[in-house]
Amino acid sequence: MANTPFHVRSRVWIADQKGTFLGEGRIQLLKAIEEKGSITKAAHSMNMSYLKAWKLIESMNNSSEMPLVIRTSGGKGGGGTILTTHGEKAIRLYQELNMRCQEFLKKEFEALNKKY
Amino acid sequence: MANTPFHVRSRVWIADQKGTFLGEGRIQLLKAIEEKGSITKAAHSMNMSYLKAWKLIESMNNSSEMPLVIRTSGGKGGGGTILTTHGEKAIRLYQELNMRCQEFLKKEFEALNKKY
DNA sequence: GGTCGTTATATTTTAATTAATACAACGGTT
DNA sequence: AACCGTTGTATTAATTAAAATATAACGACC
Repeated sequence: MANTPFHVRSRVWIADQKGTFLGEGRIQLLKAIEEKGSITKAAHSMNMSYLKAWKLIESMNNSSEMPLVIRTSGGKGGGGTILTTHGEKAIRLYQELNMRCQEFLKKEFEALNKKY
Repeated sequence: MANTPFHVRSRVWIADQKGTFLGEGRIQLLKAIEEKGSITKAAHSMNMSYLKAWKLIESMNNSSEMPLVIRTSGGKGGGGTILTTHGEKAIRLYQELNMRCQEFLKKEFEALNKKY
């Protein structure tokens, strides 16, 4: 069974009792916000509706003691939202965990293919 | 950051170019078929429509050189479907891979929590 | 050849999700 | 106080997914 046309894929997410806290889509959104400086622009850049992005952020901030982003409406340029250091750390930790998981699965899957 | 209310969750699946071949739902379906001896009963036992179950099985058998199940319609008792040895092996291998992934992630997540 | 419970398939109906639209609130800046 | 682009929120429309329904085909068995 060595050399199959198959590959292994995975999704990992962090959750609490209420549901998911951080997942691949949420991390991607956080990174877009970090880059663009606003929810509106971030959502648009990744073809997501503002409403969906807003709900995701609301959920994340509610699940965390310290907010991941801070939002301001009104003011210079109309407002915007920026990541907290806590938000930046969340991105790094998730991505490291996710990358390690993918590497682990790749090795395990190749080992299975050789074995059988 | 040690002791958070969070935990890590994951889904792993095997895919080819056409899409997913084996995932958690498909494995659960295979196991139900193994137990019940028919698609109809298996689907019903897991609150899945016969149509959805049939499509999943069709997809799996199409992605695999050797079929995972063999189906017979008509005959004694109306027919039924049973797993091939290849299908039985697929269940075992997926579940082992999935279990190892979950153990790995649990350890990694705990390590992250201690570290930060 | 009639019966059985299953597989196979198409069609319709319903539910759920997502997208689109509209507009109020905000508050520094000019 | 008017302006700006954003956040916040509600409502409606559109799309997609899922479920329900119906029916034909199958073939060993009696």
